[in-house]
Amino acid sequence: MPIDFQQDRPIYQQLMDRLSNEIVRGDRMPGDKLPSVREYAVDTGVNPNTVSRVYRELEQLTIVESRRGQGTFVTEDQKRLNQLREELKERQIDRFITEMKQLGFSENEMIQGLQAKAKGEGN
Amino acid sequence: MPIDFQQDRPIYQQLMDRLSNEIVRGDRMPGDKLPSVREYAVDTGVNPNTVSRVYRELEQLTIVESRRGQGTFVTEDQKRLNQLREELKERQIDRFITEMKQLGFSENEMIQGLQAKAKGEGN
Amino acid sequence: MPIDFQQDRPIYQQLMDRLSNEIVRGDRMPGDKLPSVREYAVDTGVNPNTVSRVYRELEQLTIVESRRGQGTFVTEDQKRLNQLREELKERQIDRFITEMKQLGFSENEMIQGLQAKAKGEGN
Amino acid sequence: MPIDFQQDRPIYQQLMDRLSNEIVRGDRMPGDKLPSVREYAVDTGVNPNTVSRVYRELEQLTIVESRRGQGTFVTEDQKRLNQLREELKERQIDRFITEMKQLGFSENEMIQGLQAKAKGEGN
DNA sequence: GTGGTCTAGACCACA
DNA sequence: GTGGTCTAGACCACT
Repeated sequence: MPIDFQQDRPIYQQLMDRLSNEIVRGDRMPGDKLPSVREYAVDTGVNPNTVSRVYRELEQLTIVESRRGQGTFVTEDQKRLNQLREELKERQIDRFITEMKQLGFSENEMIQGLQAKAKGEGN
Repeated sequence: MPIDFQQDRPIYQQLMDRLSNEIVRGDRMPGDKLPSVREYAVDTGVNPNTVSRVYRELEQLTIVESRRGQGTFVTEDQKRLNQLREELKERQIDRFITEMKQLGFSENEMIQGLQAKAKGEGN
Repeated sequence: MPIDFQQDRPIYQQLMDRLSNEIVRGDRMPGDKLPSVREYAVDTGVNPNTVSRVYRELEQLTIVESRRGQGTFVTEDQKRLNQLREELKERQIDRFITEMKQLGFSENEMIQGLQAKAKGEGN
Repeated sequence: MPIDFQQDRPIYQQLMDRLSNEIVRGDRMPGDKLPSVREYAVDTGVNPNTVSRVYRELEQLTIVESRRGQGTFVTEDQKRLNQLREELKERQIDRFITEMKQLGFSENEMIQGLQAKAKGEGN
Protein backbone atom coordinates (compact mmCIF):
# COMPACT_ATOMS: atom_id res chain seq x y z
CA MET A 1 0.00 0.00 0.00
CA PRO A 2 1.83 3.04 -1.30
CA ILE A 3 1.29 5.90 1.11
CA ASP A 4 0.44 9.43 0.17
CA PHE A 5 2.68 11.64 2.17
CA GLN A 6 2.17 15.20 3.22
CA GLN A 7 4.31 17.60 1.25
CA ASP A 8 5.27 19.72 4.21
CA ARG A 9 7.07 17.14 6.32
CA PRO A 10 9.99 14.87 5.51
CA ILE A 11 8.94 11.42 4.41
CA TYR A 12 11.26 9.74 6.85
CA GLN A 13 9.53 11.52 9.72
CA GLN A 14 6.13 10.49 8.54
CA LEU A 15 7.29 6.91 8.25
CA MET A 16 8.82 7.03 11.72
CA ASP A 17 5.56 8.31 13.13
CA ARG A 18 3.62 5.68 11.32
CA LEU A 19 5.76 2.85 12.60
CA SER A 20 6.09 4.06 16.15
CA ASN A 21 2.35 4.59 16.26
CA GLU A 22 1.77 1.04 15.09
CA ILE A 23 4.13 -0.24 17.74
CA VAL A 24 2.85 1.89 20.58
CA ARG A 25 -0.69 1.03 19.64
CA GLY A 26 0.09 -2.66 19.73
CA ASP A 27 -0.42 -3.40 16.04
CA ARG A 28 3.17 -4.50 16.03
CA MET A 29 3.98 -6.46 19.16
CA PRO A 30 7.26 -6.70 21.07
CA GLY A 31 9.58 -9.03 19.25
CA ASP A 32 7.74 -8.74 15.92
CA LYS A 33 9.93 -8.56 12.86
CA LEU A 34 9.61 -5.46 10.75
CA PRO A 35 9.58 -5.81 6.97
CA SER A 36 13.03 -5.72 5.40
CA VAL A 37 14.25 -2.34 4.25
CA ARG A 38 13.87 -3.30 0.63
CA GLU A 39 10.44 -4.79 1.13
CA TYR A 40 9.12 -1.85 3.09
CA ALA A 41 10.54 0.52 0.53
CA VAL A 42 8.63 -1.18 -2.26
CA ASP A 43 5.55 -1.38 -0.08
CA THR A 44 5.46 2.31 0.66
CA GLY A 45 6.85 3.52 -2.63
CA VAL A 46 9.83 5.16 -1.02
CA ASN A 47 13.55 5.19 -1.59
CA PRO A 48 15.31 2.39 0.36
CA ASN A 49 17.74 4.93 1.78
CA THR A 50 14.81 6.65 3.37
CA VAL A 51 13.52 3.47 4.99
CA SER A 52 17.00 2.73 6.14
CA ARG A 53 17.12 6.06 7.89
CA VAL A 54 13.77 5.42 9.50
CA TYR A 55 14.94 2.14 10.98
CA ARG A 56 18.18 3.68 12.12
CA GLU A 57 16.43 6.49 13.95
CA LEU A 58 13.86 4.18 15.50
CA GLU A 59 16.74 2.12 16.80
CA GLN A 60 18.28 5.16 18.42
CA LEU A 61 14.99 5.68 20.21
CA THR A 62 15.33 2.08 21.44
CA ILE A 63 12.00 1.24 19.91
CA VAL A 64 13.36 -1.29 17.49
CA GLU A 65 16.47 -3.40 17.43
CA SER A 66 18.37 -4.53 14.39
CA ARG A 67 20.00 -7.92 14.50
CA ARG A 68 22.83 -8.60 12.09
CA GLY A 69 21.65 -10.69 9.20
CA GLN A 70 18.25 -11.29 10.68
CA GLY A 71 16.41 -8.04 10.31
CA THR A 72 14.83 -5.39 12.47
CA PHE A 73 12.56 -6.22 15.40
CA VAL A 74 10.26 -4.39 17.75
CA THR A 75 11.96 -4.08 21.11
CA GLU A 76 10.89 -6.64 23.68
CA ASP A 77 11.21 -4.08 26.44
CA GLN A 78 7.53 -3.59 27.19
CA LYS A 79 8.32 -0.99 29.84
CA ARG A 80 10.06 1.14 27.29
CA LEU A 81 7.01 0.96 25.04
CA ASN A 82 4.66 1.96 27.83
CA GLN A 83 6.92 4.83 28.74
CA LEU A 84 7.06 5.90 25.13
CA ARG A 85 3.30 5.80 24.81
CA GLU A 86 2.97 8.10 27.81
CA GLU A 87 5.61 10.43 26.46
CA LEU A 88 3.90 10.77 23.13
CA LYS A 89 0.57 11.32 24.82
CA GLU A 90 1.95 14.07 27.02
CA ARG A 91 3.57 15.70 24.08
CA GLN A 92 0.33 15.80 22.11
CA ILE A 93 -1.63 17.12 25.05
CA ASP A 94 0.90 19.80 25.84
CA ARG A 95 1.04 20.97 22.31
CA PHE A 96 -2.71 21.04 21.98
CA ILE A 97 -3.13 23.10 25.12
CA THR A 98 -0.36 25.49 24.18
CA GLU A 99 -1.66 26.13 20.70
CA MET A 100 -5.28 26.51 21.77
CA LYS A 101 -4.30 28.98 24.47
CA GLN A 102 -2.34 30.97 21.94
CA LEU A 103 -5.52 31.18 19.90
CA GLY A 104 -7.28 32.48 22.96
CA PHE A 105 -9.43 29.48 23.80
CA SER A 106 -10.20 28.49 27.37
CA GLU A 107 -9.97 25.02 28.83
CA ASN A 108 -13.71 24.63 28.58
CA GLU A 109 -13.76 25.57 24.95
CA MET A 110 -11.07 23.01 24.27
CA ILE A 111 -13.01 20.22 25.88
CA GLN A 112 -16.28 21.21 24.32
CA GLY A 113 -14.74 21.46 20.89
CA LEU A 114 -13.13 18.12 21.43
CA GLN A 115 -16.30 16.43 22.48
CA ALA A 116 -18.30 17.93 19.64
CA LYS A 117 -15.78 16.72 17.12
CA ALA A 118 -15.10 13.31 18.57
CA LYS A 119 -18.78 12.50 18.78
CA GLY A 120 -19.42 13.77 15.31
CA GLU A 121 -16.92 11.19 14.14
CA GLY A 122 -18.77 8.54 16.05
CA ASN A 123 -16.08 7.36 18.33
CA MET B 1 11.94 41.65 21.98
CA PRO B 2 14.06 39.29 19.93
CA ILE B 3 12.43 35.91 19.66
CA ASP B 4 14.06 32.57 20.13
CA PHE B 5 12.91 30.45 17.28
CA GLN B 6 12.53 26.72 17.13
CA GLN B 7 15.11 25.15 14.90
CA ASP B 8 12.81 22.63 13.30
CA ARG B 9 10.48 25.05 11.58
CA PRO B 10 11.15 27.94 9.20
CA ILE B 11 11.33 31.32 10.88
CA TYR B 12 8.81 32.82 8.52
CA GLN B 13 6.23 30.22 9.53
CA GLN B 14 6.80 30.85 13.20
CA LEU B 15 6.37 34.55 12.65
CA MET B 16 3.22 33.94 10.63
CA ASP B 17 1.81 31.84 13.45
CA ARG B 18 2.75 34.40 16.04
CA LEU B 19 1.10 37.23 14.18
CA SER B 20 -2.02 35.35 13.19
CA ASN B 21 -2.40 34.18 16.76
CA GLU B 22 -2.14 37.75 17.99
CA ILE B 23 -4.72 38.82 15.45
CA VAL B 24 -7.12 35.96 16.07
CA ARG B 25 -6.78 36.45 19.79
CA GLY B 26 -7.65 40.11 19.46
CA ASP B 27 -4.31 41.51 20.55
CA ARG B 28 -4.18 43.16 17.18
CA MET B 29 -7.52 44.55 16.13
CA PRO B 30 -9.03 44.91 12.65
CA GLY B 31 -7.53 47.92 10.92
CA ASP B 32 -4.50 48.04 13.21
CA LYS B 33 -1.23 48.86 11.57
CA LEU B 34 1.44 46.22 11.86
CA PRO B 35 5.00 47.29 12.52
CA SER B 36 6.80 48.22 9.33
CA VAL B 37 8.83 45.50 7.70
CA ARG B 38 12.10 47.07 8.78
CA GLU B 39 10.88 47.77 12.27
CA TYR B 40 9.57 44.26 12.85
CA ALA B 41 12.78 42.89 11.43
CA VAL B 42 14.79 44.72 14.04
CA ASP B 43 12.26 43.79 16.71
CA THR B 44 12.51 40.11 16.04
CA GLY B 45 16.14 40.00 15.05
CA VAL B 46 15.39 38.75 11.58
CA ASN B 47 16.22 39.85 8.07
CA PRO B 48 13.73 42.28 6.50
CA ASN B 49 13.25 39.96 3.56
CA THR B 50 11.98 37.31 5.91
CA VAL B 51 9.47 39.68 7.47
CA SER B 52 8.48 40.71 4.00
CA ARG B 53 7.68 37.14 3.15
CA VAL B 54 5.65 36.79 6.34
CA TYR B 55 3.54 39.81 5.46
CA ARG B 56 3.11 38.67 1.88
CA GLU B 57 1.87 35.24 2.90
CA LEU B 58 -0.45 36.65 5.52
CA GLU B 59 -1.84 38.86 2.82
CA GLN B 60 -2.52 35.86 0.60
CA LEU B 61 -4.50 34.44 3.48
CA THR B 62 -6.45 37.72 3.49
CA ILE B 63 -5.52 38.27 7.12
CA VAL B 64 -3.61 41.46 6.50
CA GLU B 65 -3.57 44.02 3.75
CA SER B 66 -0.58 45.92 2.43
CA ARG B 67 -1.13 49.46 1.27
CA ARG B 68 1.51 51.01 -0.94
CA GLY B 69 3.62 53.49 0.89
CA GLN B 70 1.49 53.35 4.01
CA GLY B 71 2.13 50.06 5.68
CA THR B 72 0.54 46.73 6.43
CA PHE B 73 -2.77 46.51 8.25
CA VAL B 74 -4.91 43.87 9.89
CA THR B 75 -7.88 43.19 7.65
CA GLU B 76 -11.04 45.03 8.61
CA ASP B 77 -13.10 42.04 7.56
CA GLN B 78 -14.16 40.82 10.97
CA LYS B 79 -16.01 37.89 9.43
CA ARG B 80 -12.83 36.64 7.89
CA LEU B 81 -11.14 36.82 11.28
CA ASN B 82 -13.91 34.87 12.97
CA GLN B 83 -13.77 32.32 10.22
CA LEU B 84 -10.03 32.10 10.61
CA ARG B 85 -10.34 31.59 14.33
CA GLU B 86 -12.70 28.70 13.75
CA GLU B 87 -10.48 27.24 11.06
CA LEU B 88 -7.44 27.28 13.27
CA LYS B 89 -9.40 25.80 16.13
CA GLU B 90 -10.75 22.99 13.98
CA ARG B 91 -7.31 22.29 12.65
CA GLN B 92 -5.85 21.93 16.12
CA ILE B 93 -8.69 19.73 17.30
CA ASP B 94 -8.57 17.51 14.26
CA ARG B 95 -4.88 17.04 14.54
CA PHE B 96 -5.08 16.28 18.21
CA ILE B 97 -7.79 13.68 17.73
CA THR B 98 -6.05 12.08 14.79
CA GLU B 99 -2.72 11.78 16.54
CA MET B 100 -4.19 10.52 19.77
CA LYS B 101 -6.21 7.89 17.95
CA GLN B 102 -3.13 6.77 16.12
CA LEU B 103 -1.52 6.27 19.50
CA GLY B 104 -4.50 4.16 20.45
CA PHE B 105 -6.18 6.47 22.93
CA SER B 106 -9.95 6.70 23.29
CA GLU B 107 -12.00 9.84 23.40
CA ASN B 108 -12.33 9.54 27.15
CA GLU B 109 -8.64 9.20 27.66
CA MET B 110 -8.08 12.32 25.59
CA ILE B 111 -10.46 14.37 27.66
CA GLN B 112 -9.21 13.03 30.95
CA GLY B 113 -5.63 13.68 29.97
CA LEU B 114 -6.58 17.12 28.89
CA GLN B 115 -8.37 17.98 32.09
CA ALA B 116 -5.60 16.63 34.27
CA LYS B 117 -3.03 18.70 32.42
CA ALA B 118 -4.99 21.87 32.02
CA LYS B 119 -5.89 21.95 35.68
CA GLY B 120 -2.38 21.19 36.70
CA GLU B 121 -1.42 24.37 34.88
CA GLY B 122 -4.06 26.28 36.73
CA ASN B 123 -6.29 27.45 33.99
CA MET C 1 -17.48 58.98 -4.21
CA PRO C 2 -14.38 57.37 -2.75
CA ILE C 3 -13.11 54.73 -5.11
CA ASP C 4 -11.94 51.29 -4.13
CA PHE C 5 -8.71 50.71 -5.90
CA GLN C 6 -7.08 47.48 -6.89
CA GLN C 7 -4.11 46.66 -4.71
CA ASP C 8 -1.95 45.43 -7.56
CA ARG C 9 -1.71 48.62 -9.57
CA PRO C 10 -0.57 52.10 -8.61
CA ILE C 11 -3.41 54.37 -7.67
CA TYR C 12 -2.23 57.11 -9.97
CA GLN C 13 -2.48 54.72 -12.93
CA GLN C 14 -5.97 53.70 -12.02
CA LEU C 15 -6.98 57.33 -11.74
CA MET C 16 -5.37 58.11 -15.07
CA ASP C 17 -7.27 55.29 -16.69
CA ARG C 18 -10.48 56.40 -15.10
CA LEU C 19 -10.15 59.96 -16.28
CA SER C 20 -8.94 59.21 -19.77
CA ASN C 21 -11.77 56.71 -20.14
CA GLU C 22 -14.28 59.33 -19.12
CA ILE C 23 -12.80 61.76 -21.61
CA VAL C 24 -12.50 59.35 -24.47
CA ARG C 25 -16.00 58.08 -23.82
CA GLY C 26 -17.35 61.61 -23.94
CA ASP C 27 -18.45 61.86 -20.31
CA ARG C 28 -16.08 64.75 -20.07
CA MET C 29 -16.22 66.90 -23.19
CA PRO C 30 -13.45 68.92 -24.85
CA GLY C 31 -12.95 72.13 -22.91
CA ASP C 32 -14.56 70.79 -19.74
CA LYS C 33 -12.89 71.80 -16.53
CA LEU C 34 -11.62 68.99 -14.38
CA PRO C 35 -12.11 69.18 -10.61
CA SER C 36 -9.32 70.95 -8.78
CA VAL C 37 -6.54 68.77 -7.45
CA ARG C 38 -7.66 69.30 -3.89
CA GLU C 39 -11.30 68.68 -4.70
CA TYR C 40 -10.65 65.54 -6.68
CA ALA C 41 -8.35 64.28 -3.96
CA VAL C 42 -11.09 64.61 -1.36
CA ASP C 43 -13.61 63.12 -3.79
CA THR C 44 -11.61 60.00 -4.43
CA GLY C 45 -10.06 59.70 -1.00
CA VAL C 46 -6.54 59.97 -2.35
CA ASN C 47 -3.46 61.98 -1.49
CA PRO C 48 -3.36 65.33 -3.37
CA ASN C 49 0.16 64.54 -4.52
CA THR C 50 -1.23 61.53 -6.29
CA VAL C 51 -3.92 63.52 -8.09
CA SER C 52 -1.32 66.07 -8.99
CA ARG C 53 0.75 63.40 -10.63
CA VAL C 54 -2.29 62.12 -12.52
CA TYR C 55 -2.99 65.55 -14.00
CA ARG C 56 0.65 66.05 -14.87
CA GLU C 57 0.85 62.77 -16.74
CA LEU C 58 -2.42 63.33 -18.54
CA GLU C 59 -1.05 66.64 -19.66
CA GLN C 60 2.03 64.96 -21.08
CA LEU C 61 -0.29 62.77 -23.09
CA THR C 62 -1.89 65.99 -24.40
CA ILE C 63 -5.25 64.84 -23.15
CA VAL C 64 -5.67 67.66 -20.69
CA GLU C 65 -4.25 71.11 -20.47
CA SER C 66 -3.51 73.06 -17.32
CA ARG C 67 -3.99 76.80 -17.39
CA ARG C 68 -2.17 78.84 -14.81
CA GLY C 69 -4.46 79.91 -12.06
CA GLN C 70 -7.56 78.58 -13.80
CA GLY C 71 -7.37 74.86 -13.47
CA THR C 72 -7.08 71.81 -15.68
CA PHE C 73 -9.20 71.31 -18.80
CA VAL C 74 -9.94 68.57 -21.28
CA THR C 75 -8.12 69.32 -24.49
CA GLU C 76 -10.20 70.92 -27.21
CA ASP C 77 -8.33 69.02 -29.86
CA GLN C 78 -11.07 66.59 -30.86
CA LYS C 79 -8.80 64.89 -33.40
CA ARG C 80 -6.39 64.03 -30.67
CA LEU C 81 -9.20 62.48 -28.67
CA ASN C 82 -10.40 60.40 -31.59
CA GLN C 83 -6.88 59.25 -32.24
CA LEU C 84 -6.46 58.37 -28.61
CA ARG C 85 -9.67 56.39 -28.57
CA GLU C 86 -8.47 54.34 -31.54
CA GLU C 87 -5.09 53.80 -29.93
CA LEU C 88 -6.60 52.52 -26.72
CA LYS C 89 -8.96 50.28 -28.65
CA GLU C 90 -6.14 48.78 -30.69
CA ARG C 91 -4.10 48.24 -27.58
CA GLN C 92 -6.90 46.35 -25.88
CA ILE C 93 -7.60 44.22 -28.91
CA ASP C 94 -3.97 43.38 -29.46
CA ARG C 95 -3.47 42.40 -25.90
CA PHE C 96 -6.59 40.29 -25.85
CA ILE C 97 -5.59 38.39 -28.97
CA THR C 98 -2.04 37.89 -27.78
CA GLU C 99 -3.03 36.57 -24.39
CA MET C 100 -5.75 34.31 -25.70
CA LYS C 101 -3.42 32.81 -28.27
CA GLN C 102 -0.86 32.17 -25.57
CA LEU C 103 -3.53 30.21 -23.75
CA GLY C 104 -4.07 28.21 -26.90
CA PHE C 105 -7.44 29.58 -27.97
CA SER C 106 -8.37 30.07 -31.61
CA GLU C 107 -9.96 33.13 -33.12
CA ASN C 108 -13.33 31.40 -33.16
CA GLU C 109 -13.11 30.51 -29.51
CA MET C 110 -12.32 34.11 -28.69
CA ILE C 111 -15.34 35.42 -30.51
CA GLN C 112 -17.64 32.76 -29.16
CA GLY C 113 -16.45 33.33 -25.62
CA LEU C 114 -16.90 37.02 -26.12
CA GLN C 115 -20.43 36.71 -27.44
CA ALA C 116 -21.45 34.29 -24.73
CA LYS C 117 -20.18 36.63 -22.06
CA ALA C 118 -21.38 39.89 -23.52
CA LYS C 119 -24.88 38.53 -24.03
CA GLY C 120 -24.94 37.05 -20.59
CA GLU C 121 -24.38 40.55 -19.32
CA GLY C 122 -27.23 41.75 -21.43
CA ASN C 123 -25.46 44.28 -23.54
CA MET D 1 16.90 31.10 -24.35
CA PRO D 2 17.23 34.18 -22.18
CA ILE D 3 13.99 36.09 -22.11
CA ASP D 4 13.55 39.79 -22.53
CA PHE D 5 11.22 40.86 -19.81
CA GLN D 6 8.86 43.77 -19.77
CA GLN D 7 9.99 46.46 -17.40
CA ASP D 8 6.58 47.26 -16.04
CA ARG D 9 5.82 43.92 -14.43
CA PRO D 10 7.82 41.83 -11.96
CA ILE D 11 9.93 39.13 -13.53
CA TYR D 12 8.48 36.44 -11.33
CA GLN D 13 4.99 37.24 -12.58
CA GLN D 14 6.05 37.10 -16.18
CA LEU D 15 7.69 33.75 -15.59
CA MET D 16 4.58 32.50 -13.82
CA ASP D 17 2.46 33.52 -16.77
CA ARG D 18 4.82 31.98 -19.22
CA LEU D 19 4.88 28.65 -17.43
CA SER D 20 1.18 28.49 -16.71
CA ASN D 21 0.48 29.34 -20.33
CA GLU D 22 2.72 26.52 -21.45
CA ILE D 23 0.97 24.15 -19.08
CA VAL D 24 -2.54 25.25 -19.94
CA ARG D 25 -1.74 25.12 -23.61
CA GLY D 26 -0.48 21.56 -23.24
CA ASP D 27 3.15 22.25 -24.08
CA ARG D 28 3.93 20.88 -20.65
CA MET D 29 1.83 17.84 -19.82
CA PRO D 30 0.53 16.65 -16.46
CA GLY D 31 3.30 14.93 -14.56
CA ASP D 32 6.05 16.52 -16.62
CA LYS D 33 9.12 17.59 -14.72
CA LEU D 34 9.91 21.28 -14.89
CA PRO D 35 13.53 22.33 -15.26
CA SER D 36 15.31 22.48 -11.93
CA VAL D 37 15.39 25.84 -10.22
CA ARG D 38 19.04 26.35 -11.03
CA GLU D 39 18.65 25.16 -14.59
CA TYR D 40 15.70 27.38 -15.34
CA ALA D 41 17.51 30.27 -13.72
CA VAL D 42 20.39 29.89 -16.15
CA ASP D 43 17.95 29.33 -19.01
CA THR D 44 16.10 32.54 -18.40
CA GLY D 45 19.01 34.58 -17.15
CA VAL D 46 17.43 35.15 -13.79
CA ASN D 47 18.47 34.62 -10.19
CA PRO D 48 17.61 31.19 -8.75
CA ASN D 49 15.74 32.82 -5.89
CA THR D 50 13.41 34.37 -8.40
CA VAL D 51 12.72 31.05 -10.08
CA SER D 52 12.21 29.58 -6.67
CA ARG D 53 9.53 32.10 -5.96
CA VAL D 54 7.87 31.36 -9.29
CA TYR D 55 7.70 27.66 -8.50
CA ARG D 56 6.47 28.32 -4.99
CA GLU D 57 3.63 30.52 -6.17
CA LEU D 58 2.65 28.11 -8.92
CA GLU D 59 2.51 25.45 -6.26
CA GLN D 60 0.16 27.54 -4.16
CA LEU D 61 -2.07 27.70 -7.22
CA THR D 62 -1.90 23.88 -7.30
CA ILE D 63 -0.58 24.01 -10.83
CA VAL D 64 2.72 22.38 -10.00
CA GLU D 65 3.97 20.20 -7.21
CA SER D 66 7.40 20.26 -5.62
CA ARG D 67 8.82 16.98 -4.42
CA ARG D 68 11.71 17.12 -2.01
CA GLY D 69 14.95 16.20 -3.63
CA GLN D 70 13.31 15.20 -6.88
CA GLY D 71 12.16 18.33 -8.58
CA THR D 72 9.06 20.25 -9.53
CA PHE D 73 6.31 18.66 -11.59
CA VAL D 74 3.20 19.72 -13.45
CA THR D 75 0.19 18.61 -11.42
CA GLU D 76 -1.38 15.37 -12.57
CA ASP D 77 -4.80 16.72 -11.75
CA GLN D 78 -6.10 17.23 -15.25
CA LYS D 79 -9.36 18.62 -13.91
CA ARG D 80 -7.50 21.39 -12.18
CA LEU D 81 -5.76 22.24 -15.42
CA ASN D 82 -9.01 22.39 -17.35
CA GLN D 83 -10.49 24.55 -14.66
CA LEU D 84 -7.46 26.80 -14.79
CA ARG D 85 -7.73 27.12 -18.54
CA GLU D 86 -11.33 28.23 -18.18
CA GLU D 87 -10.48 30.62 -15.40
CA LEU D 88 -7.76 32.30 -17.38
CA LYS D 89 -10.01 32.50 -20.42
CA GLU D 90 -12.81 34.09 -18.41
CA ARG D 91 -10.43 36.52 -16.84
CA GLN D 92 -9.16 37.71 -20.22
CA ILE D 93 -12.64 38.01 -21.64
CA ASP D 94 -13.98 39.87 -18.65
CA ARG D 95 -11.14 42.30 -18.66
CA PHE D 96 -11.46 42.90 -22.37
CA ILE D 97 -15.18 43.58 -22.14
CA THR D 98 -14.79 45.81 -19.12
CA GLU D 99 -12.06 47.91 -20.63
CA MET D 100 -13.74 48.23 -23.98
CA LYS D 101 -17.00 49.28 -22.39
CA GLN D 102 -15.17 51.87 -20.36
CA LEU D 103 -13.85 53.23 -23.62
CA GLY D 104 -17.42 53.40 -24.85
CA PHE D 105 -17.37 50.58 -27.38
CA SER D 106 -20.36 48.35 -28.00
CA GLU D 107 -20.34 44.60 -28.20
CA ASN D 108 -20.53 44.74 -31.98
CA GLU D 109 -17.59 47.08 -32.22
CA MET D 110 -15.58 44.72 -30.04
CA ILE D 111 -16.28 41.73 -32.24
CA GLN D 112 -15.72 43.62 -35.45
CA GLY D 113 -12.46 45.02 -34.20
CA LEU D 114 -11.45 41.59 -33.11
CA GLN D 115 -12.24 39.95 -36.41
CA ALA D 116 -10.51 42.64 -38.41
CA LYS D 117 -7.38 42.29 -36.32
CA ALA D 118 -7.32 38.54 -35.99
CA LYS D 119 -7.76 38.03 -39.71
CA GLY D 120 -5.15 40.58 -40.48
CA GLU D 121 -2.75 38.43 -38.53
CA GLY D 122 -3.74 35.42 -40.55
CA ASN D 123 -5.10 33.13 -37.92
C1' DG E 1 9.24 56.07 5.20
C1' DT E 2 6.66 52.22 3.16
C1' DG E 3 6.33 47.78 0.78
C1' DG E 4 8.16 45.15 -3.42
C1' DT E 5 11.60 43.09 -6.19
C1' DC E 6 15.92 41.28 -7.34
C1' DT E 7 20.67 39.64 -6.88
C1' DA E 8 24.47 37.18 -4.81
C1' DG E 9 25.87 33.91 -1.97
C1' DA E 10 25.48 30.68 1.56
C1' DC E 11 23.79 26.59 4.12
C1' DC E 12 20.63 22.78 4.94
C1' DA E 13 17.68 18.70 4.56
C1' DC E 14 15.95 15.38 1.53
C1' DA E 15 16.18 11.55 -1.85
C1' DG F 1 21.30 17.14 -7.52
C1' DT F 2 16.91 18.99 -5.75
C1' DG F 3 14.05 22.45 -3.47
C1' DG F 4 13.87 25.55 0.81
C1' DT F 5 15.41 29.09 3.78
C1' DC F 6 17.94 32.93 5.20
C1' DT F 7 21.04 36.94 5.04
C1' DA F 8 23.00 41.12 3.20
C1' DG F 9 22.54 44.68 0.39
C1' DA F 10 20.73 47.23 -3.25
C1' DC F 11 17.26 49.75 -6.02
C1' DC F 12 12.60 51.22 -7.11
C1' DA F 13 7.87 53.05 -7.05
C1' DC F 14 4.32 54.85 -4.28
C1' DT F 15 2.45 58.09 -0.78
